[in-house]
Amino acid sequence: MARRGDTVGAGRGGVREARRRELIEATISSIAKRGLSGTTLNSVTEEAGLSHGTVNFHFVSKEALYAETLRALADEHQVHWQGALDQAGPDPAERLSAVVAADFAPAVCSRRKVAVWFAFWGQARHRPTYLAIQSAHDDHRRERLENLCADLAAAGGYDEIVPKVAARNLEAVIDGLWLQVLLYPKEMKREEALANAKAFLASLFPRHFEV
Amino acid sequence: MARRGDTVGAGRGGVREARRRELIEATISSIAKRGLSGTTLNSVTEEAGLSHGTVNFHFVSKEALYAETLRALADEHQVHWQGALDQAGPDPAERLSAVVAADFAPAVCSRRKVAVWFAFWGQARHRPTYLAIQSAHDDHRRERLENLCADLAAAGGYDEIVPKVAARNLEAVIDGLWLQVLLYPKEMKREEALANAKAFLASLFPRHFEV
DNA sequence: ACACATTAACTGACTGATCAGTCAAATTTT
DNA sequence: AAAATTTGACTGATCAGTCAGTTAATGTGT
Repeated sequence: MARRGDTVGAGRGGVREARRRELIEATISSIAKRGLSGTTLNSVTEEAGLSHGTVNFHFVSKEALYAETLRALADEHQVHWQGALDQAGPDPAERLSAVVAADFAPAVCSRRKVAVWFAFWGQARHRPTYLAIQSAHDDHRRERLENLCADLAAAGGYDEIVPKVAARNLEAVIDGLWLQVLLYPKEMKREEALANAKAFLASLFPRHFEV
Repeated sequence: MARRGDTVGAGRGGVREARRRELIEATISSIAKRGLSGTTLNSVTEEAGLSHGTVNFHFVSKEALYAETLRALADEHQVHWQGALDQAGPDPAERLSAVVAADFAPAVCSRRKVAVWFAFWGQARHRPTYLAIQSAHDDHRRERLENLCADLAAAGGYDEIVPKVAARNLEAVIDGLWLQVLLYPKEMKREEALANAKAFLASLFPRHFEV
């Protein structure tokens, strides 16, 4: 369990933001451990080593804390795959491969994180705030994936590929493999999930990915 | 809102079981409308047109009602795709196509039902009961899908196909497309999701499915 | 440097609301 | 009339949010 001083640092300016991060991390841990409906302000503050009242000092409400938690998760994910894309070369196949690999990296595809994604997906329909955050994240990503698929299809002469369909199926495979990692960690480990996703790319673009 | 008499029928023998079905259906409706954490015994009984106490007469607890709801959902799904498989011909490609089509049929792929699936997936990790029900359902299905993929790969001369990988990716694509149907019903309607899933089959087995 | 004032951050007991489960009584069915 | 089913008020527990009071950090005057 995290203790108070961990991220407080010199304690001058960034205390407020640091404490907010702590609470968000504690929220992720609590949701991962107990699920959304098992998470309470007490479970979060216990995880953070803080007192109940602190949450309402740093966040206007429990729902606001949850929304910011989802936003932090989405931002982290976005930075992660975007960074992988920036580091990849210009080759469309390499770039697609980099994005997929990023999605199954330990920092992103841990059961802890995936559990939180699914917790929010189970509620997104009923919380416009969650849906808005999720939409913004997905829209951007969908566009990039579609462009990557279009680039590779054009460069590789895959006339039969419809980029929009390919991109949505790629996203679907990734989300679906995340679910298998979450529910059946024994049968579907991260590395195997990545291999499965690569196999999907190979079936789409057989001349550019090993089977 | 459902009214009492709807499914009570002659009211002699099967009243008890009929009332249980009503409560399960009401639970599905409530979870679909309000999410798992927004669902209470009151929201369920209001949906069913019954009183609070009835739930604990027919089910030992709220959790038991939820577990039976998941079981009913899983059973219904299983009967549905198994039935489609039974009606399909002997051709492996046709059989695969039938299973996929069944997964995107209105009775199964409604937002109402999909919302409940995701609600339970978000909690499965923390409720051994949910996980056990889900596991039994998935194990059986996974085995059948794997056999179908193996049959088609052998019959169609797809040496590069690994049935286990193909089956898990197929399941992943289906679950992932369900998520898109749930979150973005405007952009991903049932029919389009089915077309996407068929496109996935076509990329796996290009000589047996139209692109 | 030092004492003191002002602000920021935090605490935890308290409140009203809501929840799941109970149960004696009412109602309906056999 | 006997049994099965349903009702809804009640209970104890738990929850999110509040707030008066405490502690720590910063600023200010001398």
